[in-house]
Amino acid sequence: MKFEAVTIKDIAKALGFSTSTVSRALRDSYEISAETKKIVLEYAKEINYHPNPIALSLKEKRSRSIGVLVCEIANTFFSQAINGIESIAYSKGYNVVISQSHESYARELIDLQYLASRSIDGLLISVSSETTDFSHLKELHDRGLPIVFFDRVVDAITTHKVIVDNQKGAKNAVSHLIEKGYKRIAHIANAASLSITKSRVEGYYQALQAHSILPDEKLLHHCDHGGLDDKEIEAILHHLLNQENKPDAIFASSDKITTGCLHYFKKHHIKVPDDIALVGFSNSNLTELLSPPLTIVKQPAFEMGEIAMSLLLNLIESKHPVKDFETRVLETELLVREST
Amino acid sequence: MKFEAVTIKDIAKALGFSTSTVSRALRDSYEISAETKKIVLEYAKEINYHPNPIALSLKEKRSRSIGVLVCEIANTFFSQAINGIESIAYSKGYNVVISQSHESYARELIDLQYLASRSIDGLLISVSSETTDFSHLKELHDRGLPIVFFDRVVDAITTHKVIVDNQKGAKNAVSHLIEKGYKRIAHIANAASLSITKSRVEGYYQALQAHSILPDEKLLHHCDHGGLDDKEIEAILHHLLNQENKPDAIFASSDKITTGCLHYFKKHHIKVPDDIALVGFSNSNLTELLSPPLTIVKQPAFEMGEIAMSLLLNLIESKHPVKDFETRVLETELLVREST
DNA sequence: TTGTATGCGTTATCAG
DNA sequence: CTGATAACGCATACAA
Repeated sequence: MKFEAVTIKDIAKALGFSTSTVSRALRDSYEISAETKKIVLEYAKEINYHPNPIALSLKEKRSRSIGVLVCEIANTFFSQAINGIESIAYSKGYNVVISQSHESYARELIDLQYLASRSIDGLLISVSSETTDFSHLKELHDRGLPIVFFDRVVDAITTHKVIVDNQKGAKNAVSHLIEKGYKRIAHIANAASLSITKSRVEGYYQALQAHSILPDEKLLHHCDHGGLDDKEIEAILHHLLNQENKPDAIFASSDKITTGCLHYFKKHHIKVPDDIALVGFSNSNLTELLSPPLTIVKQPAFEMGEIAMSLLLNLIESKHPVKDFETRVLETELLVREST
Repeated sequence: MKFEAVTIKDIAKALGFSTSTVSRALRDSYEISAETKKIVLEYAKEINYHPNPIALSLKEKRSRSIGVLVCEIANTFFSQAINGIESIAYSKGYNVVISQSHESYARELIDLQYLASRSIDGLLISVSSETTDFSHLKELHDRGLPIVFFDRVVDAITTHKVIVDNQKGAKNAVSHLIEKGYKRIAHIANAASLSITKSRVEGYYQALQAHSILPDEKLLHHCDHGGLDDKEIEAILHHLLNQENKPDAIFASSDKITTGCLHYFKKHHIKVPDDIALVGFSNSNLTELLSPPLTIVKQPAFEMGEIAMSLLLNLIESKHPVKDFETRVLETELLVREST
């Protein structure tokens, strides 16, 4: 037989105790004599006993595993966030089950259904860019599943959230461009439905306003599929760069969009920042290797993961229904990298 | 109560059947009348019944989840491989539990212990660079846990393996350098204990030999911690570049080492390829954005993940003990990117 | 201090 | 065709 599990029963039989005695001895219960405990514990160690977590889950009605749903783990921001999640989960004895939506609403639905049916104790989610209907999440939440949102949150659902100050991050990035002398700054934003997109667009407008620049709606474009499809960014850039009164700088709203722009520029022999300037969100450590190195907005991804996981554990392990939900707002970092 | 699960019992009670009838109806058993089936199925759908996978796991002695143990998910190669693993696992109704060793042997031990205690049905692993003692894996394997190695394999354990032709990949990379006219080619290799390292070093030597270049042991260095620590690569480069008879090119044995070199060069104002040439393993799509773009050895990571997962499923679901183990060898790709 | 019985949700076996 | 019962591994209320 595969993986022939040693059970409490085996120990009980071998030692002539009842299963309950063994169970209690292993759990170090106060009602078991020191001697019995010693015998049981030693034997358990000897035959390499490990409690069956599945039986435990069935009994305790919890699996000690949490679900994480993001769009792409191959995205630096998310893999760093997952590292943060994992580090906390791990130290608390929780299992992390990762799923990817690949920015697809349909996939998100299936993943969620799947995770829920796997009896996860809680969910960490950053919604897909296609998602505009949140009833699936709402239903899970109403049914009592602890949920913490991070990065891409859902305002309509009241629970803990972990985000960065996207508005400020965007404002700083655009202000930086303005202060460098750029005047016509385009913004290639993420899907319009995302919470982060709205804040970043808001920050973009604030920066313009603060410097008395009139916004031009021709300079704002959305990547509704999150730029996962290269064509999407290409089309936008093609449009932007072939209109009269071209932009002299671009603010890119995500890692994917930032690198998408760079690929486009490379292909069309457009020089940054001589032909056009570029500042964007990114968590990759490769951007500084570019020449000239790119100024980027970086998010504290690992920390966001840690905080989200901690908050989720609070929800899961709190005895009473939680009423006071908090939204943690962290700061982005503008990494200014001038060409030398 | 949280997540008040609908059970077979609830259905039975509501409909006035026994639990066994309901169970059989849901499983579409032949011994249930069409009418009963219809009633049960409709009601089940109505109240959104989903079988409890934990109860099933306990009964069937399998969890329908597999463990994946890699060093870093933030490494492009591994996140791509995981995508491949996930795509197959997903389509077969398997859950993927991901753990990271962060190149630490101690951490690998703990992770493994953890995964095993979570009753995974199988394991996909690429061992950490610190791991030289494989008895922990051997024990799990002997106890019957299906294991498939990918990328960093363990020769001493007989099971399915998925790798690339590292020797050929390395040979091609180094030959490319030689054909470009470089003569003193250093090799910064990964931890000496890794299977991939040995093959790549072998390929390096083969290329030299094929072009009648005498190997110089001063030009071969190992990153024993996989380059996770930047200092490691820095020290090696410092040593390499400050010896008499400096190398004119470097062959880097991993993504981490390749980008580590680039960071070092950047910091010390060393130009590639004018001051020194560089070719290395990498799966990142950002390397082509560098100027000049880097020539790299790319691995079919996604495909490796798919194949590894398929092989693991064969092991898990085969009725009879498998005897014929195979080692799938895929081809690397040398992406030559000349400066323009 | 230890043992017995029960239940978590499901399916398999055996009776009707 | 359908129902009662046992079992998976564990913890615990209740007995002794």
